[in-house]
Amino acid sequence: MYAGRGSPGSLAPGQFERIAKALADPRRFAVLETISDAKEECPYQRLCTLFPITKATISHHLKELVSAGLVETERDGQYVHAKVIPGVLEAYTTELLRRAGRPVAQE
Amino acid sequence: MYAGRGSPGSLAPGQFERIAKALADPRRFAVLETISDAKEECPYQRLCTLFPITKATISHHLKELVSAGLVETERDGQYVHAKVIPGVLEAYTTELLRRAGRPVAQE
DNA sequence: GAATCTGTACGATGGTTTTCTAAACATCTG
DNA sequence: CAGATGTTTAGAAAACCATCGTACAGATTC
Repeated sequence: MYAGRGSPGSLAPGQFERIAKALADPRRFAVLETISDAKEECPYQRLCTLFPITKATISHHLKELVSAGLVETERDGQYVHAKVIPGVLEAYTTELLRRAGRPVAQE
Repeated sequence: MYAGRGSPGSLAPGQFERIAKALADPRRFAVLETISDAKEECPYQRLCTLFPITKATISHHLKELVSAGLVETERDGQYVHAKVIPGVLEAYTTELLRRAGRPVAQE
């Protein structure tokens, strides 16, 4: 499962596209939001109780988020926790504006 | 064709999701990039020559970008030009970080 | 070791989306 | 108006994706 962590503040090859896709599905984004809202780490089980989808689907979304390099999972015995990798989303928005942003026109 | 222009700097209801989807397809994003690179406006015809897809598909992608409120088209006689609506992408990234961003942890 | 709990991998399915071809629509020129 | 050029729409095919059920693997408990 290649997430592709480049140098801090930058994105690995292909990561930009993977992030864009990961953010595109509303449910998956809501999962990311939930993980992000958690103070430290977010238990997998909590995600399962919060969303009306099966654990298999949660696992699938989590995999996509990890593959995009946005989230990292950690195993604690039987349990799995997820947390947001800091700075990646910022790097994505920076790259997004760099590629498709225009200097704001003055009237 | 509802694009949903809210107050400046903010996004209309549903626009956040439409933008995320519009950005998710690599080809469509490349089209957006091309429009953004143009000094003032980008002719539809140029998009058709630059990408190895049919004009019908270009038209479709353009429609999605307009529907997301990222791009605006203007008819000049037979010709159509596209240009990026300034500030929308910035509003998107701001909202994105607000919803899923974490304050960068200090060591 | 067996039973149980937690999470993942696999295959199937229904819905969405990218893309095409062909036709329609629009605009200009003679 | 007729033809030529430029853009959009309609319909269909193919690829993609979210979701599910089930089966499996690892850890805990009895």
